[in-house]
This record gives sequence, structure tokens and C-alpha cells, in this order.
Amino acid sequence: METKTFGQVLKEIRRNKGVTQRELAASVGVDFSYISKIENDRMPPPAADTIVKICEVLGVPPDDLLAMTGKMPTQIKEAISEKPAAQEFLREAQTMTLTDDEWSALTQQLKKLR
Amino acid sequence: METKTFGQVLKEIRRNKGVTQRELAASVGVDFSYISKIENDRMPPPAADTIVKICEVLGVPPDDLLAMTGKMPTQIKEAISEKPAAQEFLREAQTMTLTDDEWSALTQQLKKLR
DNA sequence: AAATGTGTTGACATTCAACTCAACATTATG
DNA sequence: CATAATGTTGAGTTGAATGTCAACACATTT
Repeated sequence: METKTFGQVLKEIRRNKGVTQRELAASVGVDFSYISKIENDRMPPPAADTIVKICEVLGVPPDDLLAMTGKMPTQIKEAISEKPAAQEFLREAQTMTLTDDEWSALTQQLKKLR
Repeated sequence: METKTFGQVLKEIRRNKGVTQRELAASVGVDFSYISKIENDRMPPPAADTIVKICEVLGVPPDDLLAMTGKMPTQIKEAISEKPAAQEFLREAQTMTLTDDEWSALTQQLKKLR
């Protein structure tokens, strides 16, 4: 399983969409040289919110790229910060060290709630 | 419901344990003046990991103090960062804007898993 | 009251993520 | 090839988080 880097994936998406680094950077609101560095893995992936913007500009869901970085968008972080019940859940989950399957099972439970 | 501040709670715990600011600070590994500022809410609560250390030294579970700040210990953050399945769960949860009761229900589900 | 222990305050320091800027290199196009 | 478009690189910047240090104030003990 040859895992692609964040930069490799981003570069591929951007090229497939026929967008230049400068165009992307301008739309996102960062310097184009920064995009270059990210794509070549000279720098760690950008902030979660920037990743989201990038994905919006490129017209792809941010989930995959976010998952690669282990970062959480501000919106989600804040939502959790404000919910002690959510934090308790996470602490419990962490002490149990859930497997991927178990997490998926919980996601299913989640969807049943509504 | 008059909510106590982080500083007020900490000061209370420390005093109940009969520990001075300097003792606590030395054990935790920060400057004692920093403890003073925190207790008087001159500064925002410390980093999550520092909160955990403080609670260890004082011999109390860190959960309450952590919950007050909306911060997550590095250990938990990393555990989640490494688990795309966990992140997917959180994104789902966030878009659904769960209530406290729903979070509690999930925590119950969690305990059933083992 | 002097010394000692404890707490408070203001100014400053450190660290790190997340970039920007300027210069240069490479690639595509007329 | 000449020019423009696009991409790369190294050094420096910025702001927020998280503290430290030195000086002073207050409280307690001897």
C-alpha cells in the first residue's frame, strides 16, 4: 500500500481541475509559493480551515485531505469545545482505543439517531 | 446558576489540598507567578497538558477542569488524529449538531462495545 | 518589628504554526 | 529562440499561545 503524501494528492487534484498554483492561491487567499511548498511536501499541510478553502475552490469534498492531516476544522473544534458531553465521549473513546470498525459502528449508530 | 471561573475552581482545589502556589508550580514545572495569574483569571487557562499535570499533582481527575476550558489533551488529540474513522465520526456528529442527551446516548453505546 | 513565607502584578520572552516576499528555475507558447 | 506563464526555494514575518522574571505587597511567625 503505497501511501501518497498530502502534497502529491493535492497536486493531482489541482492539475486534474486544470488550475494553476497562482489561480488556486489567489482564490484561497494565500501566496502561490506556499501552495508550491505544500505540494512538494516542503512544509506541513496548511491549517484545517485553509484545507477546506482549497477544497472548496477545487470543488472537491475536504474529507480525504483533512483525514490525511489529522486536523479538525475550527467549526468542528469549537462545536466540541462547547459540549462537555462530547468531550466526555471522546475521553471515553480514547481510553478504550477503538478500532476503525468500532468507530464505523458508532457512525452508524449516529445516523440512526435522526 | 452562578458559574465559577477556572481560576476560582483551581484556587479552591489547591487550598483544600493545603498546597501553596510555589509548591504546585514547582511540581508541575511552571513559574509560581503563572499559577497566581491563572487563579485570578489574569490569564487564560493553561494548555491542556498543563491542566492534566496540575490535576495529577493535586490528586484530582482532570475532567472537570478540562471541560471548563474546551481543551483536549495532546494524547486524545493525537489518538483522534491518527484515526480517519474517528474524524469521519466527528464530522458527521458536527453536521448533525447533537444535543447533550444524544452525546450521552452515544457514550452508552460506546460502553456496550466492550 | 524583623524575617520569612506566600501571593500579585507588569513587562518581557519563547515557541510554533502558518504563512509572505523576493529571487531564481523550469516549462510552455508564439 | 524569446517571452511569458508557471513552479520552486531560502530567508524572513506575524500573531497567538504559553509561559518567565523581577519587583513588590501582604500575611504569618518568631
